[in-house]
Amino acid sequence: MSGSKDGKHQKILEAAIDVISEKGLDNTSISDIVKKAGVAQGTFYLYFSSKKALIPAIAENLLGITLERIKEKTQTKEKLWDVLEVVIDETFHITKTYKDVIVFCYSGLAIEHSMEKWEAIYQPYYEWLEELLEQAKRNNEIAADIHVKWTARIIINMVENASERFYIGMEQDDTLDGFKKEIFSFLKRALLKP
Amino acid sequence: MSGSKDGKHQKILEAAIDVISEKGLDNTSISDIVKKAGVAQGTFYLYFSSKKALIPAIAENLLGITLERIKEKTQTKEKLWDVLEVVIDETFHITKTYKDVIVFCYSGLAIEHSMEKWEAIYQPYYEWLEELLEQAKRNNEIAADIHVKWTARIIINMVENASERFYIGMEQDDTLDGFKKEIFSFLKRALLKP
Amino acid sequence: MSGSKDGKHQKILEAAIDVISEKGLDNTSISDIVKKAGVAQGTFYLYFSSKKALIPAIAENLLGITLERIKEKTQTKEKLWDVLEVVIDETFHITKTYKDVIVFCYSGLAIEHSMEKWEAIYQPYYEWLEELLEQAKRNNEIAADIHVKWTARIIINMVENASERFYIGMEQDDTLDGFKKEIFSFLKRALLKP
Amino acid sequence: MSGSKDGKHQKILEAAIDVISEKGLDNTSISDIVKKAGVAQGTFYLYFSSKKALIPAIAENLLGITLERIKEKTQTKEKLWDVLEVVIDETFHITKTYKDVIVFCYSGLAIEHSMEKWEAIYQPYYEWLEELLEQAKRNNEIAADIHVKWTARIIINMVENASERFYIGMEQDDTLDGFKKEIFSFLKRALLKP
DNA sequence: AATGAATGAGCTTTCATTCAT
DNA sequence: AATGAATGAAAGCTCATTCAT
Repeated sequence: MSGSKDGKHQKILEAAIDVISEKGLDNTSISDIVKKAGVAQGTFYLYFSSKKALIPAIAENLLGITLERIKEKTQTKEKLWDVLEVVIDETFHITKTYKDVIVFCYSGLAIEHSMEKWEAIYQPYYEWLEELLEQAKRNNEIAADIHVKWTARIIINMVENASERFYIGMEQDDTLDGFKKEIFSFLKRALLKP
Repeated sequence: MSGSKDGKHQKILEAAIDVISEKGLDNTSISDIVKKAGVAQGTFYLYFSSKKALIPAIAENLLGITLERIKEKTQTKEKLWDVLEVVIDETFHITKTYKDVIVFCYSGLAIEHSMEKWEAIYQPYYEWLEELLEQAKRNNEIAADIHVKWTARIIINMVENASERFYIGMEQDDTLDGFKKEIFSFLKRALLKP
Repeated sequence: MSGSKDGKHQKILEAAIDVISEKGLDNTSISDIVKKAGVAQGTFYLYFSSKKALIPAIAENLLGITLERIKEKTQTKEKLWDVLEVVIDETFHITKTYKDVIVFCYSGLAIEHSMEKWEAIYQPYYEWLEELLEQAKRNNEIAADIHVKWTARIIINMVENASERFYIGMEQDDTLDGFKKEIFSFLKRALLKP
Repeated sequence: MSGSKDGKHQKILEAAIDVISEKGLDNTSISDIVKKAGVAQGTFYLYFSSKKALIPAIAENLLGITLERIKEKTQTKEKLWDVLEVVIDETFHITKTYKDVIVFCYSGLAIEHSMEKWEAIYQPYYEWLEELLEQAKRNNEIAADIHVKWTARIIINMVENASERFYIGMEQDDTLDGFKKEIFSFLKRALLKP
């Protein structure tokens, strides 16, 4: 198909996400990945220069999915608050599904000092939210003295981090809705024009 | 007591922090650590059951230092806002100093599915802030409908996460004060009784 | 004919010599060679049955060039001593240009226990010198008790080996002439009718 | 015993020489060597930093043995010619025993561009022969215009090279004495005061 | 004849851990 | 308690070779 990335590349990527989700990065060998992907050991290196090269590829893939979903679900939303609710929902959803991979991506990128890549990957996400905040500012939805660039980052990171802590910290699932609501209120108060 | 902990235990811990700060966890071998600590290879295993056992020990150590410093500097502070400023300052400070170790602790704990330990380690920090929030609530400093337990976690994690992103993302150092102020304003608005 | 050999065959051979000169045999992959030669991976195997099959081919090629040049330059020489000077000059010249390849050919052939090939390759060179020595004997230029077959080999190998050591051992280039002269004198004394 | 090198180091070295003699360097894995030596895989790396580090160690070992034997057998010899006969005999002997290892050492060192090491290893051998040639010069045994330093190298290399070619080229063994005699005559004529 | 993606065996090397001293 | 030589499993990666196109 048109949009579909090269078959083997995508297969390996997905296998990697799967296996790492299960076993963690350190316990995942290339051998595990290729076995799952159904390709030969050497084939991995035709598509990724090394094991480390997986990390940004996975991160990009996951964030791409997330952002796509968020954009799709917010197309009809007019109010910033509705958008934020979607952001929270989707972030929690993707975090639940891929919690291990997300943590390993974050730490993997951080550890390898390739944080610029991380920033580059998040750029479109940040920009999308910055744009929304600008709009909300113009509409007098949010306080005028908010620094849009920083606030966009604060919000995105905060929601992401909170969801990671929630799922990775094995919080009881029945507290989920309360927690999400609290985050929403927190954000709303933090942004709202007094 | 102050210098209480057994000399070798502490030596190894500090050496580990040092070496991991420099080289990252994956590139740090027990051999590196013991060399730096000036003890024999086998000695490591007299104090830590395995390499993985280092991670919570280091995390506890670092958070202990942070919390101690924060408590010390906030003893005289009466207003929640002053306390929060100290929290932000100290978090950024400790993150700057130990950024690599912090990331690796976080991911290390997460990856090994030993997140309960993480929660246990943070417990005193959370409790301390919960207590402060309760007080502030009673004093009508902050909104009455705030869920203290969750909010404590949200704040601590948010500040920590923001500082990590700041330093690891290699943001220009001259934006530091602006960024910290923005975080403070963000938090203040989020908590303030409207 | 001159450029006779099939284009691709020759291209691969030359690429191989080039790359191996630069990187050494062990660090040279078929992939490197075909890239340099501008042909596909599989094409290599249309012309050479294996990587090892390169070695005698390269050796033959190089010795062929050397011998051709020597014969050309000695056509007009009548005295054995003049011929020997050319042999020394040309051997040093070719060794300088292809030192790494020469060593690897020698060792490569030796290691693979295909030394018969080596002998076969050198056969024309040996025979050519044997013939000259016979002549010189008949002309009373050299001692009568010299064993022509062995001496031919001794001379050729000695000059070759000396030049290898010279260039590979990174001797100062300004000692070159002195060294060549010493070899010449050595040989002359060794052969000269007393 | 006293002079005996550290047990494991020597064991590994000897095993390496053995296995490489049989299979050649490229076909010899560390695994083969340690199996033969009766030590663990990792133990190899306690004594040699890498596979390549074996080469100079082996070369030194072999040349050490050779030189020791030559010195021993020439203690009572007064005439240079007698010494040269021993040199020829011993060189052929050691070459016969270790032909494959010798070739791989030579090429290995050459290939790795560590020819300085080669020179360093040969230094004592060269010096020993230089001294003898000086003496012979003073005694009017050999021509006065001989350049001692170069000639020592020419002789040693020539004899070595000839013996390699002889054994590696699988010459008939019954020609051995004739060939050695021819080398001796060749050398004698090359050196003798006319 | 020519291609080059795919293969997978096999290598070197690392390093957490053990244990005799 | 302390040592550090020895272990050996396990991993990442390479690359000669094949084969469907």
